Amino acid sequence: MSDFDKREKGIESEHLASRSENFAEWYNQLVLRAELADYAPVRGCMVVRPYGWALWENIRNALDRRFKATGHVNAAFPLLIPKSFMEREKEHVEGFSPELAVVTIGGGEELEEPLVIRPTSETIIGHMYAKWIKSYRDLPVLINQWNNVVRWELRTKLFIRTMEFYWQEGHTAHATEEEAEAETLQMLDIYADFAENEAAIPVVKGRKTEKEKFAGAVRTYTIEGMMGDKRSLQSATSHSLGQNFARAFKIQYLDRNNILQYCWTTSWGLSTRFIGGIIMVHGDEKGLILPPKLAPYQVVIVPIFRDDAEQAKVMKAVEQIKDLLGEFRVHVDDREGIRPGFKFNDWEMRGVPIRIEIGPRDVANGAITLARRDQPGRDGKQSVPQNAVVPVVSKLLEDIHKAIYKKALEFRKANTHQPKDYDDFRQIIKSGWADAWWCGDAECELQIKEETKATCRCIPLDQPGGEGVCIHCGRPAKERAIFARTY
RNA sequence: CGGGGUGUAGCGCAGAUGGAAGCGCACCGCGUUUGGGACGCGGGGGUCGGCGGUUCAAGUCCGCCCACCCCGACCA
Repeated sequence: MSDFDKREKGIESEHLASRSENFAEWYNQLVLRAELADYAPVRGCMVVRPYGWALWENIRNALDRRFKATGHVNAAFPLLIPKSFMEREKEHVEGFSPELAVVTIGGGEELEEPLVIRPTSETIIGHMYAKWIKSYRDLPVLINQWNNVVRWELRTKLFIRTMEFYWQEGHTAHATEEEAEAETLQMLDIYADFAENEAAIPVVKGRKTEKEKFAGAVRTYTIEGMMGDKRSLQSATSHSLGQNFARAFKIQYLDRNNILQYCWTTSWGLSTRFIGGIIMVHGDEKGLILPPKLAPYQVVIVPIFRDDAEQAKVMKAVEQIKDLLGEFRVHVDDREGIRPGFKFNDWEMRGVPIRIEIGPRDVANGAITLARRDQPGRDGKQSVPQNAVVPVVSKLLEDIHKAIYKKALEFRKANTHQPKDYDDFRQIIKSGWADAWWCGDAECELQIKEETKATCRCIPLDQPGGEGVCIHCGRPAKERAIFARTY
């Protein structure tokens, strides 16, 4: 292996692969080295390690709070679903059949009816809703579940697309179409609010095309984010299911006039894929940059000392500072036998927003040295008096959130272009997003994909108005759409 | 499923023509170090992917199988 290859792969080197030169390799190494996840023995499956799971727990809490505040409750539906359930909704079965894992043997006996491991739970929840819902007085039903699902993916990537992944799936049933649509859009807003205000990831809210929508949905809405390599990531989706599943599973209620009606249902989900988004939006050459509100550790303290006497003094100050910062998630790196310089690099790689260094010099000055992750190296360091540490940390976490959000938004703006013609479009799509008038025709979309590898990521809800001509076929177009290469 | 590639220590790899299984990193111990990725000395660790064959002798040669990776196809 050449020296170049070694550098490229980050082998025998304390340095990560280069983000700017080899984004995909940088991503893989970072997930493994930051101990977010590891490969499982089964191809395409991952083990989420404690640091990654802590991040997921914070994501979960931030979302769950929002779900509860809007009247949703949590429940748990089973992992195994009768195979026949998957076959009741025509588009659903066509969409999911190729990626189902099926259990055919149980207790050593061939099963009379095979069971599928849920790829999503519309069917089993539809079945239960049919049992539970009788009257308009039972509506709406607003249930969410935090669980795992399995889809037999052929090409996988840690967090971004794994065969098994963790997510939440909300499933609601309503009396009217308007109410269901309002719910779908409300949840889309919640995802966007979460992405921007918790994860510091700017997103575009939009509608999916017929080709890209969820199998069985009437309409799919999405939030799309631009990753550091300018590709697009579908970061969460919210579906208006119309009466498709209600008809397939007989989810019916008697209305005020004693007339039997089908419900209108929705479903919406956000998965561990979002962690991949956080990595790819904020990370830099030195590693992760975790958004302060979701970071497992918001502050890491690195003690510095040479001998026992210094250690005693320094550790006393460390404990005091840790106590002062009780309202934050603080970790003291007391690993022995590792020098401070190594720890600095290690925690920068792992994306902790704020690092506090406390050594003999700081103790003597009644101060601490504070470094912000979004400004790596010595540039982001400042000395802070011990009695000012709480307000400074509090403000800095907020500042870092704003700074990384702004950086991500500016990056997206700088790499989103409005093509003047199709040649221009083809150039843009190679490295960025194209925002263009589009006719909405499925055949037109397919041709664009074949010619450029780009797909329609969404038709943004926020439209400029007016009309133009389709960037590809030249026919009249009423809406603008985002086209990009995607994960 | 098509095309290509790789299986040797936890990870990354070397082992021409068959002849005592090695290197770097990681790990353990001791010592010196510690404010931006430390060093010395000592040590532990192997079904050489599996099965079969050729041979006095196989990591190395032959056959079959298995697994994984990359590129396509596919990916609500």
